[in-house]
Amino acid sequence: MARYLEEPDVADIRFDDVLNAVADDARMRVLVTLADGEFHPCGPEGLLAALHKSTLSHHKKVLREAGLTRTKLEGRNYFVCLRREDLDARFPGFLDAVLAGLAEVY
Amino acid sequence: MARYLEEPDVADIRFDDVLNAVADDARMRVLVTLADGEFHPCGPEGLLAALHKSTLSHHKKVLREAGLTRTKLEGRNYFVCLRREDLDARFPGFLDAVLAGLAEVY
DNA sequence: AGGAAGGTTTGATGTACGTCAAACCATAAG
DNA sequence: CTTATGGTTTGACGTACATCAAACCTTCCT
Repeated sequence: MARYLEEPDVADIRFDDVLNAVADDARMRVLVTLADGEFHPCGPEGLLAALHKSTLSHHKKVLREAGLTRTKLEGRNYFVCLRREDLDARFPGFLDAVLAGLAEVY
Repeated sequence: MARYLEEPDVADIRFDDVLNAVADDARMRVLVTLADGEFHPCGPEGLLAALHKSTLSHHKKVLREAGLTRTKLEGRNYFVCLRREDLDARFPGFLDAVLAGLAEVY
């Protein structure tokens, strides 16, 4: 029914990858949207707000491969969410601090 | 006696600038070195380990202008330290989480 | 005053990467 | 089966930036 795109195992998430993934304007905005922890659709009503669709696809890939997000595929619809628990387990306090900091900017 | 190079006021530190400053390999290594909170010399025995001197100078500037570090000038010797208290006040938990994450990588 | 030493600044170079467009793939709908 | 739709992939393009070299600026030392 629902497939999950490939993502790194919790233990394999590298902190420098995470930092590099977070340090981009467009991806910061995506993270702010995902802050509630829920799955979000990727269409024009979801994450695809001011981003070109292939650009968004690129950023989704970067975030997912860095271990920040999880992508679910239902039919031909994609949904993305934060890997909250995994990130908290691996880098305690980091995600909360980032989301709090980002909330102030965006 | 000792001058301090210009740095942003605490309230003016922007989170996106901080993230961008942190998201660089060389600067991550500098931060790890500064993790103890003390002032560190910039010479070949200090921060200038595997970096060209002008490259280090550039990174020091980026970190300082982002609000992450403070640079003290004594005579012709420069010393750099983390702005721990300022960062903790502005973005609670962020610095600790970053340093913890970096400690694992480097 | 005249070097020499510690760093900065400027400029040039290469490369990594964010963006867009077009082709492509899979699923859903008729 | 055919077509349309949601999103990915590939490729091209531009720009931002990390790096190095060389010139420069201060301060220290004699």
